[in-house]
Amino acid sequence: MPDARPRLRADAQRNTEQIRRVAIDAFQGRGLTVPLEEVAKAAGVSKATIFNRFGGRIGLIEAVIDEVVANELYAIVDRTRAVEDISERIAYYITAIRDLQYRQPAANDVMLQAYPHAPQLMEICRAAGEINDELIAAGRVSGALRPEFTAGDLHAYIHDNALALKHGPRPARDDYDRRTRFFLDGIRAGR
Amino acid sequence: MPDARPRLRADAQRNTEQIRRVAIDAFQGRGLTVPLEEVAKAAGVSKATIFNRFGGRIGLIEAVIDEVVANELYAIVDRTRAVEDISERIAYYITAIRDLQYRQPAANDVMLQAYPHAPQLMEICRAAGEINDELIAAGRVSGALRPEFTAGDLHAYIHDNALALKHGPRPARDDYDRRTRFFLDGIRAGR
DNA sequence: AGTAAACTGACCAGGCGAGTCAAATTAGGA
DNA sequence: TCCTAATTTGACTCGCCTGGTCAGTTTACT
Repeated sequence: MPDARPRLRADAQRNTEQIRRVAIDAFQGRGLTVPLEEVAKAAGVSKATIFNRFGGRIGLIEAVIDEVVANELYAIVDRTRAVEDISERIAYYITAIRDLQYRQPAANDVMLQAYPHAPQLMEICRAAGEINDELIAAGRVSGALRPEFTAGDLHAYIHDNALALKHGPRPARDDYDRRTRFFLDGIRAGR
Repeated sequence: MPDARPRLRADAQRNTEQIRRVAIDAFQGRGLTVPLEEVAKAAGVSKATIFNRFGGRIGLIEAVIDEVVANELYAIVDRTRAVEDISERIAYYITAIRDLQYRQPAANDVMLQAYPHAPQLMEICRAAGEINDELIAAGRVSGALRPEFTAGDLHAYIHDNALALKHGPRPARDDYDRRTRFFLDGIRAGR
């Protein structure tokens, strides 16, 4: 997509790119709710410049969300759909999503719809919700999942996890992974 | 325990009791973090009176925490210990704790140690942690639980649930109960 | 050199909740 | 009933945090 905006002055161009870069870093490390003052400081500009160049937090998020979260999430979705066996597909997806949630605080902000006025952020949520539904439907038809397990249950599980990671202490990685397995075992058909 | 404090004037006595009553109600409905301004208003007094009579939020919590949460939690612990079969004991406890968490926002604030400077609140946490350990130890010895399931896993589960209930939407009761069962099935030995 | 683009530091506003205190009110004892 | 200590209160401050603004200053381009 060609840049339809009027050409920026050199300093504006430079600042815009610096803010983008710093924001990606900050969002990936600490989530989408990191104070703009801190992003500005790290970029060596005034907070007002973020408002000037991006219109504020929503604009900034929209400018970087693909690189921060969306690309990775869509890759998970694609790879999930490529898994042949339904049972394994579900296990793959849930493991991969939980991994993303563990590593990317911004992913949790997306899943929690922290900024509902950000169109791209909401589109990512929609896409994630879609694959949830798809997986659960396939899992039930194939008999891989317990019949009483719903798409709402998966949604709640991911959402609860996002809340726990956002508001609580960060669990040790191996503990976290072990708990993924407990969950998967609890929803698998055959009990 | 006889009241060791000097006898209060009639209005002070009346206000103290009214604040206590209202606080129990407020904490049970909305958790321990309900604004003191609202407790005061509901009690028909000024917020400063809560500070005068109870020293502030911590004092107020300490004054009512038994009635708000502790009595019920200790009853769960007692009843849990009375269940003979280990597997059923664990299932009973987890179900009962989750029930308490669902019904009592204040229980979640306790489990999250929202006010670490409140001695009684912290004592309740300690007691809850103790039975967690006890149950998991017994469950592993008896073979009722998967050997890799730890007391830390149970603690995290309860803690995460508290965070989800505190910060997220309130799930429908039957959804919530179903998810309890998925969890129990996921940690049960035999897979 | 002129001037519009762009930046900025200081400030405002809003939300929320804890906490304070001089003035006002109440209650109890003489 | 009066006096006065006990008690309450309304108004205010403070702290935290973040979004957002704007007149004056600086920068870059022609």
